[in-house]
Amino acid sequence: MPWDLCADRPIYVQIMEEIERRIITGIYVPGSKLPSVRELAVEAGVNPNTMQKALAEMEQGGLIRTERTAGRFLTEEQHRIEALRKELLQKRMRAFLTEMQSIGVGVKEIEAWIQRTKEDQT
Amino acid sequence: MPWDLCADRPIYVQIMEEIERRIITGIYVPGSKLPSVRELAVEAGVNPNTMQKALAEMEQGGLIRTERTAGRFLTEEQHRIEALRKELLQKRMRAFLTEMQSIGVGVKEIEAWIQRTKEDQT
Amino acid sequence: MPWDLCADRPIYVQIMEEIERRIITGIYVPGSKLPSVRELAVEAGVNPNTMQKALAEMEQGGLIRTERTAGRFLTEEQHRIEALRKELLQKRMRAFLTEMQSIGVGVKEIEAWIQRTKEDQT
Amino acid sequence: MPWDLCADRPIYVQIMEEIERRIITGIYVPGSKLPSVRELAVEAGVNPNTMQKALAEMEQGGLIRTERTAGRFLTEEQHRIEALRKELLQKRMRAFLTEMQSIGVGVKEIEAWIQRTKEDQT
DNA sequence: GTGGTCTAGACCACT
DNA sequence: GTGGTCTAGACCACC
Repeated sequence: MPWDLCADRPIYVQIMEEIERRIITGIYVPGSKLPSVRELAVEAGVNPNTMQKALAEMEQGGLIRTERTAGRFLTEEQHRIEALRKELLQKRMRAFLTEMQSIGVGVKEIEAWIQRTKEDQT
Repeated sequence: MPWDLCADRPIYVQIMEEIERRIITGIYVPGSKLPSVRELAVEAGVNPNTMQKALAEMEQGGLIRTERTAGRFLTEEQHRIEALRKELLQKRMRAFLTEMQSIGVGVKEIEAWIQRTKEDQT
Repeated sequence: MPWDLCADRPIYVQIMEEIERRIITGIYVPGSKLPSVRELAVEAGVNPNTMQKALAEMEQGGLIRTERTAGRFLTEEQHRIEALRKELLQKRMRAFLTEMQSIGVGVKEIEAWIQRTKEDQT
Repeated sequence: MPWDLCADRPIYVQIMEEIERRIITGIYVPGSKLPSVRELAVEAGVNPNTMQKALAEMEQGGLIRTERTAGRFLTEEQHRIEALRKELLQKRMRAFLTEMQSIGVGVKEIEAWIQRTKEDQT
C-alpha cells in the first residue's frame, strides 16, 4: 500500500491519515517503535520536516508517544486505537452517505449495491 | 456550492465533474439551456478557454448539444442522464468499499451502520 | 521591550511567551488584529516559519483566532486573558520560590527583601 | 542534579554558577576538598580545560584555595560564602521583581501570593 | 496583502 | 542514531 500523495489536502495531513490507517489495520503494532522520521520521510518521498510535522501533530491525539532519543512509539492502549477506528469509520461513512444523498441516491439503492457486492465476494 | 478548484486533476476535468453533478442532481434540467461559457467561466473563476474545453469534451458524451447561434442545451434523453448517474454512483461506491476494506471494515459492519442511519432518518 | 532571543528554550517558545506577555500587559488589545507573520518575524529577527510555528502553537490555547486571508486576531474574551495572566504568574512564582528554597532562602527573607523594595519605590 | 549545559552563556560560566550553587547550598562543605578537575569534567561532560578555567576563575573570588599537591579546597571563611549567597539572592530577586513588573504584577499581589504559600506550608 | 505548506539543508543535544 | 529546531526561499489559495 503506497503513500498516494496526490489529493488537495496538505501532504502532512494525508500522511497522518495513512499512519492512522496503518495503526488501525495493525500494520504498526501497539507498543512497538515506529520507523524513524527520516525512514518514513524517505518511504513517503517527502521532506523530513514534513514527516516531522505530521508525527508531531499526531502526538497530540495521544496515539503516539515520543522518547526523545529513542524514537516514537505506538500506544499500547487498545481502546485508543479502537476509538480512532470508530471515528474514522464514522467520518468516512457520513461523507459517503452525504455524497450519495447529493446525487440523489437513497439508502435502499446503496443497500442493493452492497448486497450485490456481497454476492460477488461469495 | 462553490467550485473549489484545488485538486490534482486538470481543472477542465474538475469542471466536467461539477457540471455532471449538477446535471445528475437536476440543478440543470433536461432540455434546458446552459449558462453561457462566459457566465460559467466567471462563476468558476476560470479562463473561458478552460470552460470551453470542458464543455466541448462533454459534448462528445452526448449529454450536451450545441446549437450554433442559441447556445448549449442539456440533452432531453433521460436514459443518458440515468447512465451518467449509474456510472458516477458505481465509481463512488467502489471507491468507498475499497476504502472501507483498507481500514478493515467488512460489509456487515457497513450494513449495520446504514441500518442505524435509516433509523435515525425515520 | 525587545525580543531577547538568547535563552536555552526554543526560539518559538520564547516568542510565544513574549506574545503572551504582550497580551497580558495589554500591548495587544483584545479583539484587535495582530501584526502579520512576516511583520512579527522581521521585528523578532526570526525566520517567518519560526514565527508561524509560534503563532500556530498559540492558536491551540484559544487566545488567538486565525482568519485565513485577513490575519490573526486576539480573542475578545477577557476571561481567557485573565486566566493566562494567572497561569503565568503562578508558574513564575512557583519557579522563583523553588529556586529560593534551593539556595536556602526562606519565605521570611523574601518578604524582608520585598519590604525593602516597596520602601525604595515610595 | 544534572549539569544541563545548553544556555547562551559560556560553558565555563555556567559551571561556575553550578559550583557556586553547590557551595551555597552546602553540597560542598566549607573547608573540604573539592573533587578533582578530571572528576568534575567527567561529571559535567566537559573538557577538563573548560573545568580548569572555571575553577581558576573562581579562585580569584577567594572561595577556593589551591594547594599545589593536595588539590582544591573550599574556603572555611563563612562570611565569603554568606556574601556569595547574598549576591546570588539579590540577583535572582531583582530579576524576579523585574519580570513580575513586566507582566503587570505589583508588589502587593506578590506579597499576597507569598502569604498564601506560607499558609500552605503550615 | 493574508496565512499556510513544502523543500533543502544545517545544527543541536542526548545516547 | 534519535527527535527537534531553525533558516532561506519557494509556491499556493484566497480576498
